[in-house]
Amino acid sequence: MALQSLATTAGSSGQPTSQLPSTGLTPLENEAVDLFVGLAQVVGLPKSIGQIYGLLYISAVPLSLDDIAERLDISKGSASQGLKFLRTTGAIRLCMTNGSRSDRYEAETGLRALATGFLKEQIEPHLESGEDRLTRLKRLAASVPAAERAHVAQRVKQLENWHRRAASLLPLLIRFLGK
Amino acid sequence: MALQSLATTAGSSGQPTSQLPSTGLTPLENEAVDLFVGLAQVVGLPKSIGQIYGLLYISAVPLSLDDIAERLDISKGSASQGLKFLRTTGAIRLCMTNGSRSDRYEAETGLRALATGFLKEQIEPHLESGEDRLTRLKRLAASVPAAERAHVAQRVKQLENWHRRAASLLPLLIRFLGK
DNA sequence: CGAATTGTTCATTTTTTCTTGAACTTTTAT
DNA sequence: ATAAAAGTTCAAGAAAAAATGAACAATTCG
Repeated sequence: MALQSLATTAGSSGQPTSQLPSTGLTPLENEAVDLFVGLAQVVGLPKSIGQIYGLLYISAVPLSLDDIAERLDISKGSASQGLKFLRTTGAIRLCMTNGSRSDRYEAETGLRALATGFLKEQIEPHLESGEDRLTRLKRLAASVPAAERAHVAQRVKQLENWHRRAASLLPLLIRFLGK
Repeated sequence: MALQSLATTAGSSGQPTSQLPSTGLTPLENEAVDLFVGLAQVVGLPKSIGQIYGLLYISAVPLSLDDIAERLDISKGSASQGLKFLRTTGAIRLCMTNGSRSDRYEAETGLRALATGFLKEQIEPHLESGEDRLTRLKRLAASVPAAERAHVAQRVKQLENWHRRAASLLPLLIRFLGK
């Protein structure tokens, strides 16, 4: 809440008042950040992205790039890239802010939005390229020695099966997470 | 070794005519291996594991550790570790083989078995540790300044929600893939 | 037994991925 | 306009992950 007014008066006395230590994290923030760092690792994203999202997730107020870099003690470069990723993925949103010079972000917390962004960005492309691969595989399978032909045909068919299922799973997943 | 005796007819003409070139991969095998390497990367497993599984998946006959290392041109160390992982994960099985001195493996191709092994080994542990993290977070949330209390409480509740859903998703997933 | 073959382990090296920081561009305030 | 602040980019460095290979252990055959 007490965010805007700070900017104009902050010039001289420089004491970080109570709730927003200008540097370092509170124990609660730390725990939240750790939790999301773990989650990031599970889904194969860099640590810094987990940190940033975790901090935004638990923060009661929107934070700027500089806030984030400073509190997490990461470089502006990392913060910028991380925020970009989270933005394009739909995991955070820029919030209109009145009176501040910097952009401020807040976490998007709808599980559906998060999952959709992630699946669309990280999984779907692979499913598509998988399709090409399957086509090529099928072509190669045609000219295989007779002894193996039946076996290979079976495997290729199975792969097509898997692919179909995976493709149909995506929307189901989103629906499940969406309710 | 077994492969060499098969190769007795292949000596003369320029091409490796036999179906099991003792080294290198056929185009089909190559394509299959690539496909699974891609898949491995999607789910965050090392390339070598994708290679090994891919080769076993497409192979009409069970292969030994040495076969695999040689044909994929990877070290025995990698092959051993990769096979171990695939074994404990249930993605391949050791097949009883009469007459050969070495262990031979074949791919487990039931999607359900594969997915179960993967989820149980790679996801479940994180869900469990997530539980601990949530507990700690809840504890810390209790002693937060009044101004933020409501917000933090909401977020923690939401996280519990997510966790519950993720946990209930696992069996559903397995069921979906199992049919 | 003991020689040969097969398989594992793990310290080291290689490869890949992430982060940094400084130069650069864009935006805002005066 | 121009100075300061905010944000981006990317080459280079740091860190993390994976592969190697050689020493070791286990098994099999004679």
